[in-house]
Amino acid sequence: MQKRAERTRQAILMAAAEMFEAKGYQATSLQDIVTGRDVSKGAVYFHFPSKQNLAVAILQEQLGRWPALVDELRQHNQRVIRLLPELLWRAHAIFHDDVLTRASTRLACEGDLIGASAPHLFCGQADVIDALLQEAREQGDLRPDVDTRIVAELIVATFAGLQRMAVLHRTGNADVRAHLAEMWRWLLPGLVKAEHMNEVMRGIDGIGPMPDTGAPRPDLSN
Amino acid sequence: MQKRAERTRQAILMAAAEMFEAKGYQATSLQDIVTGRDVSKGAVYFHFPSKQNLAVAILQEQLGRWPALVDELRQHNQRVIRLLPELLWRAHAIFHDDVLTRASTRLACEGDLIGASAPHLFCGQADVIDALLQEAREQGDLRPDVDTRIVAELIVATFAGLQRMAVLHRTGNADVRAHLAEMWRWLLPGLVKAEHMNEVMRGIDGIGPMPDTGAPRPDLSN
Amino acid sequence: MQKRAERTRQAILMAAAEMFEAKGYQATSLQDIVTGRDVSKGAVYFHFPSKQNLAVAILQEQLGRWPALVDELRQHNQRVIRLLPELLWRAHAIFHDDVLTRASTRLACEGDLIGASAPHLFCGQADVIDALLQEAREQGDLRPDVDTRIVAELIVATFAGLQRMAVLHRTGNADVRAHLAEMWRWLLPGLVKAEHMNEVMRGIDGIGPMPDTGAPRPDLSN
Amino acid sequence: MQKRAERTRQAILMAAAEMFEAKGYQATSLQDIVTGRDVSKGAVYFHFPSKQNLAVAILQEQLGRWPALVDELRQHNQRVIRLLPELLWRAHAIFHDDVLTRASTRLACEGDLIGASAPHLFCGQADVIDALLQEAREQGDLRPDVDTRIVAELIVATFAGLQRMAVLHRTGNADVRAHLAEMWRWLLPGLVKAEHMNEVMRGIDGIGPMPDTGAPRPDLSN
DNA sequence: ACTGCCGGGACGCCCCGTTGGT
DNA sequence: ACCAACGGGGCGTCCCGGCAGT
Repeated sequence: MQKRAERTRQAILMAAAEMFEAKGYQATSLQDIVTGRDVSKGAVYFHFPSKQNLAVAILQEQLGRWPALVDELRQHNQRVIRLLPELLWRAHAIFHDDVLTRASTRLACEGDLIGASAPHLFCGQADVIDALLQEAREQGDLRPDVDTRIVAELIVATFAGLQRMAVLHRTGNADVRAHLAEMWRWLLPGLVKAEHMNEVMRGIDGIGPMPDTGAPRPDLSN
Repeated sequence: MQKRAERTRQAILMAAAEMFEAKGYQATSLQDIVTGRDVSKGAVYFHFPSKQNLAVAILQEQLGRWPALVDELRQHNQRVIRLLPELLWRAHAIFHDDVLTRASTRLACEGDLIGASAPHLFCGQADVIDALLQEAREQGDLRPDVDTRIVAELIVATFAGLQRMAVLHRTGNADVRAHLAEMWRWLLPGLVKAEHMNEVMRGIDGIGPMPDTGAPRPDLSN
Repeated sequence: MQKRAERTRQAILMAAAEMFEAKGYQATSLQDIVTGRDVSKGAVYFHFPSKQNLAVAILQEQLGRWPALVDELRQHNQRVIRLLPELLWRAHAIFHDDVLTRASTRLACEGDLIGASAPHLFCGQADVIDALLQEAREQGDLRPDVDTRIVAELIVATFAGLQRMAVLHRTGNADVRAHLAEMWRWLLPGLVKAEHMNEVMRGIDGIGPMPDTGAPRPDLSN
Repeated sequence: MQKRAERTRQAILMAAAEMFEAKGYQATSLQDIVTGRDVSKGAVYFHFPSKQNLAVAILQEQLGRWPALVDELRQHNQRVIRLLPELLWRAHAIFHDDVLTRASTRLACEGDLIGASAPHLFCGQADVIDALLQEAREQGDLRPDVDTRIVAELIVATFAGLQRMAVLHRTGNADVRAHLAEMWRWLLPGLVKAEHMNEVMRGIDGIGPMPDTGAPRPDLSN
């Protein structure tokens, strides 16, 4: 009976994700989650003590997927700096296909409503990207004046903001891809040492040719 | 008693903004809004037909502030490209000081919950920035290959994402300023024609000190 | 608008008493209270913050009635010892006619379910009777070895037990009257000094002639 | 595995009695009964078809104990009139020590919630006492004007009321013993023929010490 | 004219008593 | 003996209309 339980648990999780994504945490009622699907409120209560617990479970599931995704991508990219755009590309593709991912992005935005036990998804994502940037620095690809933490958080915030806006304005996913490409187009030259740009960028899909800024990076350090 | 009525209306709006910012639209009850302040539920329903209407009013109020802000900044910058970073800087400062601004950012994120009548705040902001970018292009400052709409939306999304993350993680505002600086650091070189960079950037920090910020402004003149 | 509110409050109290008497505190749902009567759950919520509060209000109302009842009876009996049987007689008659009284007796039995804020109705009744017995002692009618507190509690317990049994077994009220009469028949000789029995008992309705026990009271003091 | 089954059944019965006594029938959930003890809800439903059935089983178990108790006491008392005070004394001692007894007293009070199949414990107890009183009459000890049924019910009601009050007010058991003594003090002279009082009362305390009571027994020998 | 008391349904979450598959 | 699942409410309370006061 373990099998059936696990299947039910997943079904509940998916149903909840669907509604959370569509209506947010607060506006989603347990009734919304169960009606129209063959899950009962009793089953939900059995697997998850509370609605909050449901949201937390979704967030944690999603939190666990990022390291796995990085590991997978690492097998195809020895230079981590080339892995980064690919990571967000894949993340966006997953966002497009997977309800749970979309739901967790929204839930992460509403984390304060869920409670203290809600994991900080954005924090976790920033941690992953920060680590990758530091690795890239060790590999000698990063410009020396880059604050990896700030950049990582900036990327996460931009990504989250883009996803939310896309949903709000019902724009297609092609748009988000365009925005991401635009971001990388400007961001990468600021991250990667000028002498490595060419070899790093070679063959990265979807971003297109880098513009030749010519001018040096502006120094914004106060 | 027109005077008193207007004051009451504003008080209600502020009270609502406070709670909407803290708990979001759905989780905020009218009880939350009236308790602790000398407003009665009857007064709320006299001035606003519904809770949804309250949120819409807050969003519209905020929507109206952007053109005014742009107009004000335009008086100090003849080159609109120099106006842009200042705009977000000010927007962030306002975000820090004004409840209504913070509330409307959150409400804009939850726009789908409020209903179809909720104005698209992010759209409006993107419109403003898009217009400014096109104006910059007419002034000959913009690189020819820049898609102003995409960039405008990218900026808005990043800004919104940063604000939300700052609230979620309780980071101080200094952080958000660092993120914004980083964004401009890579964005501006990509937007402005290389040959104009120097003159565009010169003295961009001379507009005036940010309110309420102890730290010195980053030096954008490179 | 005060009038309507008070009327509504009383209607709610009566409706609640009716159900509490029939099904007890726990088994009575707010739905039970409102259905079939023209009270809405909103009205209940307005007047009483919670179901517990409802029960407490009923108990307190009843608690306040005993002193008034005693005062009334005092006007017809200068010897308080003669007042006592009359008191329970009236209490039983009220129990028969008044829903609120019947309900509060049941609620008092289930006081632990209601919570700590539930007043101890039985305690209050015992207090009243205890005070009367002490007064009777001061009037020289009581045997010297009577522990007024114990006797008072015994009377209250017997009264409550009889009422509950009558309800449980659907026996008519005539039965309870018979039980009460029997109780006084045996109890009074134990309370009143032998030399006052005749004058005290003269004309007390419903109890009938005292049996002549002849034998002295057994000494049960360990 | 008959042995294990019987042990489990008893464990469930005890667990249920514990909770029924503490919270009453309605307020006790099966979860309450199961948690903290090594019984599963499945086990409960294996042995008992329903929660109602559990309560009925407890009441019936208790109902069966009274005849056995009477039989036991009969071996030490040839005059049944001397047996009566001893019976309640023992009943109270058992009430003090045995959860099931305490639970069944409470359940009997809430009999209407359990359903029609709930045995009338108070009725049964009254039957037993009524029979004893009639036997005493046949033995020539009872006054001729005593209505045995009324007296029996009066005793049962008083006993039940005292037990409930003791629990509600958290008074010690010594108190209940004092109340019971008081009751017999006035009841016995009313029941027993005056000319037999002395011999009936003599040595009534010789039956044996009460279990678990530090205080000495009251001296019932006039 | 405007405020506020009072009342009205409608769910939301929790959880409860209970039954199938093993 | 039991894990898993099932619907069905319970209480709290929420968002909102009508009148009655001022």
